[in-house]
Amino acid sequence: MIVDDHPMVIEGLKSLLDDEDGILIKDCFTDGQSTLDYLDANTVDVILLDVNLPDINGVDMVQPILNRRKEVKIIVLSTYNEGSIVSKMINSGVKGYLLKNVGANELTNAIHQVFKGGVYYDKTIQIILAEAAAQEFVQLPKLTRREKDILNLIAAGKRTNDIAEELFISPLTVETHRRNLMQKLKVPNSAAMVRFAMENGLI
Amino acid sequence: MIVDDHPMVIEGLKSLLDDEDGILIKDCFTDGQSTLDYLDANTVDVILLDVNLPDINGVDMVQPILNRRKEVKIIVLSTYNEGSIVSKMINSGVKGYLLKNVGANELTNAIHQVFKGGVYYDKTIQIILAEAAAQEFVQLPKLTRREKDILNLIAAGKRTNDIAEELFISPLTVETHRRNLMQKLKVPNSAAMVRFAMENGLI
DNA sequence: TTTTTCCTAATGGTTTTCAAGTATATTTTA
DNA sequence: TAAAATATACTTGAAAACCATTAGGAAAAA
Repeated sequence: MIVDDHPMVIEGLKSLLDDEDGILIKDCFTDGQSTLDYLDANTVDVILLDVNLPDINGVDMVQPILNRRKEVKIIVLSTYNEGSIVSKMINSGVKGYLLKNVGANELTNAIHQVFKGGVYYDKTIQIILAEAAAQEFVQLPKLTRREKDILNLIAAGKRTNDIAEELFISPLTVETHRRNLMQKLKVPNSAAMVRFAMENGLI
Repeated sequence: MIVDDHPMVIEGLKSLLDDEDGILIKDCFTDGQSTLDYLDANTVDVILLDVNLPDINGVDMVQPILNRRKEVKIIVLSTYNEGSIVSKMINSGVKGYLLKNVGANELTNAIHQVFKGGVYYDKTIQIILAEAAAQEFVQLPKLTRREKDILNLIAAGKRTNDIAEELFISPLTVETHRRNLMQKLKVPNSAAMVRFAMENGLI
């Protein structure tokens, strides 16, 4: 089964796989819900699953699929720029991971290997996984609710007194939070903090 | 001609266009340079051009193509999430703009229309263009080289004295630049400036 | 229920930024 | 080459941010 919201990608996969012995394309879908509906009544051996579906996020597709048909092997198709979700995907139980610039050979290899019970990860994916493992060490300190509030207000350019007024607390308290924030994030001042926060998705 | 770094997309386009009267796929390429090399010696009527090529950015492909063969019509293929480049593309002289979730009908329509000398922009693209036009009013003030230097150092968390030392200028000068920056960007302090700069791609 | 974390607030400093105006050499550009 | 823009530097004050430390009560976790 092929699931991808781009008809042209589906066509491409079809023609890449058409002449291949042992591979038959049973059905294709362009969104998540109809895929799940189909799996309520039918099953397949292997699913080629795009991560960018219009309705349901790729990561959130894996469990629902496996809940319905735990025997199906999922091969994820994505592009380079989605490194952050790779490890989530792998952990959620997908058996293969390919980039969309894959050639016909690698594609059929992956399908056969996964069908036989193995796994297949693209070379690039393996590098991304290694990097993710390395980054895991440098995990972000977690901020409290109040700290996030204040971080946002600082990033909005508010001054301590403005923030205090807005939150109905003492300016001294705001200062305390600000100092704790800078300590936690290991930055020397607010400007650096805003940058760090934006780079790390805290804002 | 089709230019896309994903073989499966090329295959998909081929099979979508194969049976179409009046359309013949002369050649396909998966990177920018070989496309340009080909156009040195050959020409085509219409190019379907992906914006995500491994070597040359899609925007930077348009002019080199038109310099070689000013008669070719370029139809750009992209995904939703690349809105920022749409207006650049349109202005650079492409004749069509499609999203990759295009169906066979729209695709052939676009090709025929463009070949006849017209233009064809996806509905979604027209919305993006309208938004871009609205934003054009709020155009960024341009910063001088030195101001950019100092903006970067501020965003890195450096203090005025550090910056002065690093650039071998007086701290007073740095303060002047800082003041001009805040005035130009209409922000009340450094934290807001960093945020603004990051949101607007100045950093 | 005890322990820990979080939010709150204070004291008392020092340093840095922000504001507004002025001024001169040096590049750029028209 | 003349005019405009840019980079440089200074003065003077006020405002705000930053630093270190302590501490009580509330809320959440063990």
